[in-house]
Amino acid sequence: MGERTDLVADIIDDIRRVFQVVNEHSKDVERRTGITGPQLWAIKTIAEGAPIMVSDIAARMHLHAATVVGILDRLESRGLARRVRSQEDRRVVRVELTGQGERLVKKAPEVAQGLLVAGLERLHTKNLKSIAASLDQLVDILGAQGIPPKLILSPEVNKPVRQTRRTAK
Amino acid sequence: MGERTDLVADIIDDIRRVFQVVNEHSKDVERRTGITGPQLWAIKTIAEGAPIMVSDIAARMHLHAATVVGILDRLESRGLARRVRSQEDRRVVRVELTGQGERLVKKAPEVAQGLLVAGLERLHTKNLKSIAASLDQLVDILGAQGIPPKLILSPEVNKPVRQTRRTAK
DNA sequence: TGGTATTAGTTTGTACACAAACTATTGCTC
DNA sequence: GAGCAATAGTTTGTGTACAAACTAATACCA
Repeated sequence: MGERTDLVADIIDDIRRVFQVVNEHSKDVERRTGITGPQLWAIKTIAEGAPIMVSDIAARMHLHAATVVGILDRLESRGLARRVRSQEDRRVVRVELTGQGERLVKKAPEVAQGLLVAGLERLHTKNLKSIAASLDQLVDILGAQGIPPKLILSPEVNKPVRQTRRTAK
Repeated sequence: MGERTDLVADIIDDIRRVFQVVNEHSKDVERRTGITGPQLWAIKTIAEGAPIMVSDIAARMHLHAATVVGILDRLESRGLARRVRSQEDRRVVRVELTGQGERLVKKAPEVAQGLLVAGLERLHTKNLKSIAASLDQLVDILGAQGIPPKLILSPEVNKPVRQTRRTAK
């Protein structure tokens, strides 16, 4: 039972390391740009889809709308983004970047994923396949099939799919 | 550039899925036990080391002491844990579980990792080796060598190692 | 057309998570 | 043994993150 247990422990440790590096990188971004990781992510999301609805930002970032409202408040108070109430449908708010916001997004570093992408692209195709297969197995184990995929990397395919919330009351 | 790009995107997606499943599981724990994932994790950490110092809890959970203080406040107000000021060194606070806390820890589900561990242990050794190798590559890419590993799974080896903090002032 | 359901966004309340500042205590040094 | 450094824990302030309740506007439908 020794070798197998060690392997399992190694795998868990590796996963935790990946988590931590992504978090560390986020703090690094904050030191370099003055805004936080989520804020930068939001700015990049806005830049890609402007003018974009609040709920679309939430969907693309896989966040709750209430969370996005807070992030937008802070971006707006820093003069990086701007909310514009739609005239056709007055429930809708469209978000766009200010000139300052656009300048920042141009010279800002990559979001956490960029780090991974850059590193992976340097590997051989054979390696990539093996890594992809391994992660697929992890995902299978976790029964994560129903989880919404995608993110920034694939601009299409980005539905919410998260209505499966119920209360325990 | 097509196939490689797709592979990279798949890998990133898988990583995000693993993140999400761990988070979902944490919410599931909350629905079933009434306490949050971090609180349950803290309780298990206390159960393993009681009576245990606040700073030791922080080290084992890789959290900031200030964060642990908040979690302990909530555990204490729910009658699950108890703070005892040490008599030998009056700076020290030792934390232990109440009877209710001990009952809860006995019948509580596994922390997020448990889910992964259980699934991995069902795989063949060959598979485990391949997954471990793939994750090692990811960790290499991220340059995560210096990151402190470990967690609950290996009771030994659990030093803080996080003094590399500096301000960006 | 009047009423109900749905949708978009916001507000409120709770829980992390961390840095920095602060208090109390202990250790160390001259 | 007085004074300063180090240590343990807490407090304060900021920023996520989400559920639930709420407001305003639009859509649907009988």
